[in-house]
Amino acid sequence: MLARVSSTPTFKRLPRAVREQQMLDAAVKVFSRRGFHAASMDEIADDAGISKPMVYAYLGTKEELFVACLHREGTRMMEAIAGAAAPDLPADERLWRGLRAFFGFVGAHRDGWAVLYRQARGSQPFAAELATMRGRVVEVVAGMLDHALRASGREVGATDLEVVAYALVGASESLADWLADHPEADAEKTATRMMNVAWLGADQLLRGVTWPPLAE
Amino acid sequence: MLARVSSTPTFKRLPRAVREQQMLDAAVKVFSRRGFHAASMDEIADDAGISKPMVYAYLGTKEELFVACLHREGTRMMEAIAGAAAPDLPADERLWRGLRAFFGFVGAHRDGWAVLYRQARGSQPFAAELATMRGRVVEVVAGMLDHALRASGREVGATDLEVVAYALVGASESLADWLADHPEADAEKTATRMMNVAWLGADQLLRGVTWPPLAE
DNA sequence: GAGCATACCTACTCGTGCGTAAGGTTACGC
DNA sequence: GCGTAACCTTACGCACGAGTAGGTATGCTC
Repeated sequence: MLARVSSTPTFKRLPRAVREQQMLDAAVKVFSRRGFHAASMDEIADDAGISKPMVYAYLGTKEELFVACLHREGTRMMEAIAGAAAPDLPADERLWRGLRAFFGFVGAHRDGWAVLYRQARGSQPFAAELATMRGRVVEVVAGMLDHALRASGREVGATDLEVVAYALVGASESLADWLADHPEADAEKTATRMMNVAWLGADQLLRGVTWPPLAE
Repeated sequence: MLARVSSTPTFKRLPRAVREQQMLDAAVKVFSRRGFHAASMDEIADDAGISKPMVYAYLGTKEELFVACLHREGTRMMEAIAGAAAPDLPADERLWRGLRAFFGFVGAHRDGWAVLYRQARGSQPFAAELATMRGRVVEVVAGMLDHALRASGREVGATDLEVVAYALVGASESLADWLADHPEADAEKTATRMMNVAWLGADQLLRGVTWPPLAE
């Protein structure tokens, strides 16, 4: 105990805000590797270079800690996307910039994405938080489609729009996942591929073209 | 103890195969509701109308049990899809039938889908098993696209094909998820919507049309 | 350089839930 | 009608990990 103190070159004493970020960094890392339940508070504390009671003192229980991670990563992502897609651009340009920002973010924050997408999905308490975020994205995409539709004088039911938007968001998430698993892959290129699938398909739909059976 | 035996109208003694299915049914149900870790073996045993040691005797540890669930549900799903999409039909017809079968399956087995898709994704040990299944689907879809491409005299890199296939599969999964959360939604209609997005987009790509920047 | 707040630690308690040991009961062949 | 094997039970051991109690060092203010 005394030995420990003397052998260590005096511990850094850091202000709360800094330590909180370190803890969150560690938490995101561990949660993404192990998953929510398999991750232990001990490992997180250890990884942050701090002891467990500090984590409890600053960030609260394990669930609260996870929500804090979710929140930080989610906010970062949404900001990255929102900052890129200015609302007064043409629809395809907005979509393109949004996708670029999105894949760029995932490529740069693979751990954060893993927490957001893979972990939060399963467990009830967090699914809600995540669903809200995703809902906002879907809404934006649906709004974009609707805008483009009206501009070309056509109209479609709200549910249809939502479902198409959902499909596009889902495809993007899936590719993001693919990107996270392929370190050699390029975010920009992935975004281009997604853009091709999304926009060309959406564009056809916007023109009123549908696939033969059950035009609906 | 004796009271218990006499008060119960003699327990049904069932053959192993039957009990195993009951256990798997219960396990899928509980896993889907609670998630892998939150689910307890006690609850599963209880729900199956059997005691815990029986579960261990027949299906092994919790992980093994989960894998068994994954395997059964996965196999059922793959069979449903494979049975619907005969390989000698035109590409769009195959895609359409595959999608119908897929969404039909999800609509009818929401619990199974929840286990497959939401739970297995997060935790390392199962992700591999799941990735294999998904990989097979992606391969089939990519094969379909490739076939259609060659038929129209064009050619595309293998990675590009895979990525597009991945996006389509991801979009379908996402819509399946949406379907699972909206009990009032119709599987057939959802399949049609997906078909529209997928096929029209894919069709454009197959024709060599690409979105302006970075035609690549 | 005393006092106080804040950062930080070691070392516990205690619930929860996996997996098992040891024994009871029913069917079925001979 | 009796053994034996498969079915099924209650009741426990034990590890692991969330969360806490209580104490120590450090810097800041006056």
